[in-house]
Amino acid sequence: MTHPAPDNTRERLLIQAELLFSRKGFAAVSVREITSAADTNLAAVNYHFGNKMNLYLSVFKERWVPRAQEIRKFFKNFLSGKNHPDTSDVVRAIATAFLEGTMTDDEQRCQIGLMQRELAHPTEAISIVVDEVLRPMHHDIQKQIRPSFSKKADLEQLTLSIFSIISMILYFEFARPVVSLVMNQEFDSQYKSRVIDHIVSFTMNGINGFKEEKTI
Amino acid sequence: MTHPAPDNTRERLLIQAELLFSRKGFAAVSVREITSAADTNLAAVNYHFGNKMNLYLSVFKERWVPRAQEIRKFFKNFLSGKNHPDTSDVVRAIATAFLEGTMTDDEQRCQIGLMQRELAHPTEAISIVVDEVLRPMHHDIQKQIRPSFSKKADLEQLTLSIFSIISMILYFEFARPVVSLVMNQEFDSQYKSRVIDHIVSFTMNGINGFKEEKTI
DNA sequence: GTCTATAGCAGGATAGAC
DNA sequence: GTCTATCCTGCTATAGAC
Repeated sequence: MTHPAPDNTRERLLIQAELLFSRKGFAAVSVREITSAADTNLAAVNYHFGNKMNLYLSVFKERWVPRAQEIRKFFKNFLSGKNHPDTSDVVRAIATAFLEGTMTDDEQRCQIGLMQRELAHPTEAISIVVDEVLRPMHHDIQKQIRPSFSKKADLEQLTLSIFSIISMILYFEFARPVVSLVMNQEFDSQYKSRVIDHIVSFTMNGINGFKEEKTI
Repeated sequence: MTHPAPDNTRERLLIQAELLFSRKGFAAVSVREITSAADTNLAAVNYHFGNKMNLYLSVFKERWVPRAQEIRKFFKNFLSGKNHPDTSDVVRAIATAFLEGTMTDDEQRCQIGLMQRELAHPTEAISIVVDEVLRPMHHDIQKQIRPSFSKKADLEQLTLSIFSIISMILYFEFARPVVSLVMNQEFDSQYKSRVIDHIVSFTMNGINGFKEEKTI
């Protein structure tokens, strides 16, 4: 639609499919919708991808995973400046990489939306998501945080904590309209940085962190 | 299927519709699937509910909301024993009400699944969810926790913290298979109580809470 | 590689018998 | 209230012209 439409049909299909799948889910999007958004004909999906499900999987393989790698790279670069990053640096790096990385707002909503959908309703794509991105990222993060943790027995709790951070990132970005509804408050352009600050504070000190910090 | 099938067709439709919608989402479930699971005929949905979307909304009005009220009641009862519950009591009450309340495992997955789906892809039902449940619950929780918060300026952070707690509850229950995949570990029957403990600790002290508590 | 045309089927909804 | 039979739309997928 508002895209500068590359002349490659296959690429246009992937772009539009990603957008539509992330917004409505696999079942709610028709091939007709995709092909007409990509400004091509109905048969194009089957020619280039065989069938609808394979197009969906290709979206993950060819667009979602590469962008996730960018996020991972951003995360590493974000920390590379510091010699001995502490836990709060790492947490901020995660949240920032996801929410204020190299992506545009639309790309980011796409990325998080597809991930959230797969978590909520796994298809074959879930193994791609877990194997190529989630598990490696968990290892990256563990490596960075673990020095601050003494005992090996804490490993499970560290992992659960990483999941907690991810859950907040996914939730705040995706449930943004609902957060607005409940709080009776519009969220402006600074929403993301406020959310990042919240996630970092909450992760570092829990709900008690705010009282203390604010009264300093 | 495995249900003791009440003789009321309308009720059976609601039960099966809720199960299927929560598992696959609105678009992925067909009316035929619902009516055959409810062991009735294709026309029944249109006779009792007019159309498919209205059945979906009725699931929220007649099954989801009442159960959410039960959760709310459980939450209040859980706290009524204590005269001056502290924040950690309140957090445990929330997590326990959602994850170990009066519902069976299936009902609970249903409940959380439908909510997660609405958050991820709002339909008309989202206003029911927010107006009848989310916002009132937020007020309940705020009333309980706020005494520990001094300044009014902290109200927004308190609200965001409540959302953080909810995000973890939704995420850990719903993404359970993914958590297992990433951790390379099966989760037994104690999963829920471990998750509750994690959420309470994390909420109270953030990621740092574990180090301290464990070394005592 | 791109497109039109269409097969073949599953979907939601309805009419009307009982 | 319940059911069967059916309408018709929209779907995925394919065949075959260009």
